[in-house]
Amino acid sequence: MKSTKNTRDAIRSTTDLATRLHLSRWTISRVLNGHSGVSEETQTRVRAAMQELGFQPNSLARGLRKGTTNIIGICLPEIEGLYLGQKLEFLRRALAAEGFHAMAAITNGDLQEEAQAFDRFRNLRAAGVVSFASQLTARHPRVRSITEAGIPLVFVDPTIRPPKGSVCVDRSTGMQEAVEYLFSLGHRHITTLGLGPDGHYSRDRMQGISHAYAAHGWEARHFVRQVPLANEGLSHYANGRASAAAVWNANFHPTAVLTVNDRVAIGLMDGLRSLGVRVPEDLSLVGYDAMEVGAFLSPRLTTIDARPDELIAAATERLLQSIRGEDPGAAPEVIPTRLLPRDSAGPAREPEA
Amino acid sequence: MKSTKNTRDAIRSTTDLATRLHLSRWTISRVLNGHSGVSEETQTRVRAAMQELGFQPNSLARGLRKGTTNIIGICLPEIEGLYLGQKLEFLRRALAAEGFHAMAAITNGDLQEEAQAFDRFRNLRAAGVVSFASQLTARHPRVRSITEAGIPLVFVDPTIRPPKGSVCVDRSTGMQEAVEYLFSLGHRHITTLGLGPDGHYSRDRMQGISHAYAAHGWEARHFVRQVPLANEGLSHYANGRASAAAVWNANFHPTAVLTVNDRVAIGLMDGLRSLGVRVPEDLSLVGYDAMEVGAFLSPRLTTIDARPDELIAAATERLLQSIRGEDPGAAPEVIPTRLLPRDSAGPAREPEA
DNA sequence: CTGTTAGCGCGTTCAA
DNA sequence: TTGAACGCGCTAACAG
Repeated sequence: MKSTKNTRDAIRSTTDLATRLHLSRWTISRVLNGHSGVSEETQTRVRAAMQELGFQPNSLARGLRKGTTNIIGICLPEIEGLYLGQKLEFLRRALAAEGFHAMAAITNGDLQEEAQAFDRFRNLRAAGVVSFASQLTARHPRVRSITEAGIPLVFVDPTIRPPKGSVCVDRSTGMQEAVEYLFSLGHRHITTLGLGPDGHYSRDRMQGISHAYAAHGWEARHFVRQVPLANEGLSHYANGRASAAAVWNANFHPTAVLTVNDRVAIGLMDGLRSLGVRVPEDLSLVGYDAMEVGAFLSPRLTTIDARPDELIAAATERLLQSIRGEDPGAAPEVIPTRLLPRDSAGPAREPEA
Repeated sequence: MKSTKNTRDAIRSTTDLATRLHLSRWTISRVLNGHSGVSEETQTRVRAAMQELGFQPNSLARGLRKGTTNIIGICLPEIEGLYLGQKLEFLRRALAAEGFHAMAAITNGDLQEEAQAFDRFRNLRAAGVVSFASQLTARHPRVRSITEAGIPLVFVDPTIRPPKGSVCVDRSTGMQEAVEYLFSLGHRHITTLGLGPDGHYSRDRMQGISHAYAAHGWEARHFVRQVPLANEGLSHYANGRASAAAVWNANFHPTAVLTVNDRVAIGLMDGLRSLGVRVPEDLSLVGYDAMEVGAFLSPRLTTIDARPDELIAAATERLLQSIRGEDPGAAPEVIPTRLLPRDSAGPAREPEA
């Protein structure tokens, strides 16, 4: 007695809908899956009824039977300060156009959390997975189980050496460009803030800096000093502020600073202000990420745009290709950054040799 | 031949695991669901094997059979500028402790998207739904279908009049407090930026302002002027900047401005700077949301903290109560805000009557 | 073009 | 304490 012919009853299954329309439930199923063998008229009738009654076939049963769902898993490390954040809408829209639904898991930048999210997406028979700033290597068991299950996987700007099928930011060239720009303003002695020797992100960026010096026949280590963030427990802003004294160091005379990101740069600007150091007259500052707020500060923050729109567009394209069974190729796709010259970087304090 | 006794075969189902352990699959099921009737020894043996083999029962089949999953649906309007963003981790952690998994849908602030997300969560037999800054009324068909399906639903700071089971920000009292603070600094003529007559948020805040004036026996409309945002197409920052001229209006002499949020306030500060208007000497500024960056500007932004931590803690508590079958009560829970006096609001330009 | 049968992996109910 | 039948809602394959 779970379904009756009563018109007012809720429609909960294809069976209900079928009896309601005086069809067999297999006909409904065929319409649902776009199979041939149903008359045009019946099709439109079924579709109209589905629309009108707001009927949606049970995703759980569907996924169980088909072995795949229309869910696309998105792994996000954090939700605030994510430079890709607002561009995610592009991904969502593109996926929706193909009938997929994006479901995000926030991993708090934790490797274990990310691995668990991968596992859940596999368990849910997701149609694909996109992981942002991933910490998982291709050899990680959870990554393997995703790929072994045949689920397309795209890494966007992974924090480790990019596994195959990644879309990456060209940090190296971006930094080289920034340093060239500083050279053109007469700078030579540069301090980096927050770019440690560890991690893929930092290494790539330090490499770009070295390249810039090398292109002029100089050795970077004679002109560049690395200052680590003051305290890992603090926020990026607070860390930037707390590092002002270390950056403005009497033993080393930088005329410019390259920071790990805009938040650190903004905090540093505040710290320098307290110290009476003027930006850019005394010290030039270059951020990274092109946060919107940077354009509304005084001075307006010179920064590097990591092109989140391009990154996400490329990732979307790759994912959809994989889902369609096309091979997007294993080589990581590298997206160039763009320098945004504004006011926080200016001519060097004094001409240098 | 879908499962063999071969030890090296992948374990994909309870049947596989059962044959592997020389048990019946119903015993596995009982362990999985914590039912009695399985010896301690067998239980530990099963659990150990599950751990070791990384076996997870198929969520789809489980949900299909039980009529509910361990997914908690989270509706988020946007991902950038969300003042609750970083506190979401608290929710995730609390849910995980109870065995639930948060899955977020980004709705882009769109009513249709939110309704669809509700529908998908219902279709997936989510164990609960939390919607942030919702635009859906309790009478919306998709909301009804969620509640009729018996799925606990909590609205956090809805943009409309709070449906039952909401957790809200006390905007009215918050604004009253802010205005009182401005009074204490000698201000009387205030301009609001971005607080229109439309919308629940704005109305509550305007009401709080009126209350503050009324408490002193004044009529707000004689002292308060509302300036709308310049252009809905722009970002909040850009809108704030573009509104500087309208705020600094020769026909009205505000000594203080209350903005709809910190982003608008930061943009406005920039616009005022271009106009040669000093903050706070010429004009005091109060933001809203307590974005972290506000504390690193010059001047440091005086703002109102909407207590996202408290909000989310309350929402989490309510959701878990509902899931446990307890009734958290229908009355909206109202969380007080907190004024953060910093440097962008100072004494009024000149003593006023 | 339409109806039938089988089974996806699991949990509940009843029997042993 | 353990085993077996049944069905959740759907789709693939096969009959008619």
